[in-house]
Amino acid sequence: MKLSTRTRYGIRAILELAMSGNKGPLQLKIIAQRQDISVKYLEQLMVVLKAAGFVRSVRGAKGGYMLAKAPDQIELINVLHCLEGTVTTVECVENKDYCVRAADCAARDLWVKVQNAIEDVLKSMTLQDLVNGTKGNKTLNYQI
Amino acid sequence: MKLSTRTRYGIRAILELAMSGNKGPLQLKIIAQRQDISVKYLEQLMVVLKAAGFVRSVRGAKGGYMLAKAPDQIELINVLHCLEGTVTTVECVENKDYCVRAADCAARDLWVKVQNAIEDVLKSMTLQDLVNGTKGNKTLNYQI
DNA sequence: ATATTATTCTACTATTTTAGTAGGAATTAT
DNA sequence: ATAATTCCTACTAAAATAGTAGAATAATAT
Repeated sequence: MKLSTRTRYGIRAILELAMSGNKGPLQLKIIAQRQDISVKYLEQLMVVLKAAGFVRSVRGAKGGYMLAKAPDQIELINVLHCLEGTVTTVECVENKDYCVRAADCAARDLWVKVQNAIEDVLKSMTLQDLVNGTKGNKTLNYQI
Repeated sequence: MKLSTRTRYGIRAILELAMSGNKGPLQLKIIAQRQDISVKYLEQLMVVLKAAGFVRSVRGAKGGYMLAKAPDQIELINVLHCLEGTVTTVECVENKDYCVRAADCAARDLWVKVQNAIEDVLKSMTLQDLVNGTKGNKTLNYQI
């Protein structure tokens, strides 16, 4: 049960934006270099994050990406849903019709518990919390 | 972030064994039929569950599988580890050396939190809890 | 003994998902 | 104009997943 690189890279990229402050747009080239991710692959992830409204972009020379909202307005559960699709353990948890046994399935009860535990963590945290949590206690002066 | 069918089928299979009581061995054919799983695929999963000591088997006619321990002695965290490999979100959570950034990675901090949440649920539950939890409140008279 | 039932073992294969590459078009600053 | 950068579409390689196939082994029933 591993997270995809999409999600891992995506979170790291949006974290770079959060930690870069509001010193103008940050280029994918820079993010890719700092996080050791292929620029071309990162491009595709950013399109998704942009469509979902987490980041915005400036095209052309000196362009790049920046957060579209303040970090404390970006809930991690939403970012995860955007990158990972469903953060669901098995199909039937969200979609009871998926399996005829769902109504009385002890296994499903377990997956519901697990999924709720995951979502509770993610619902309780914003991007700002992640930034605050870094060991170096990096300050972030982000203004919208 | 989906669970593999290995894990889903495996849990359902071991649940069938738990719910069948101790009326002698249960054949894979029966489990496969009840749970709508390929017998041949199920065979492979049972080998794994057997090697890990959760079930034991009787070969030949009237043979089949049964639990190797009482259901309240079977912790779900262990079953999951057995079927799913690591129940880890990303490699670096268990293996800090995997990534040079691990020591000061805000993203990793998040995955650690998520993984702990998952494991806390699984550590707190045994197979017996799952059986008790079924809506019909099926009784289970299992004796070792 | 023989036939039947069932697990065990090894290997192969098809499908799907994931991860990444490629190339060029559009846009903007200098 | 030129260079830098995002944007867009399509393709491809690799890995993981899910399953199939067939024969060997063991126990039971007749």
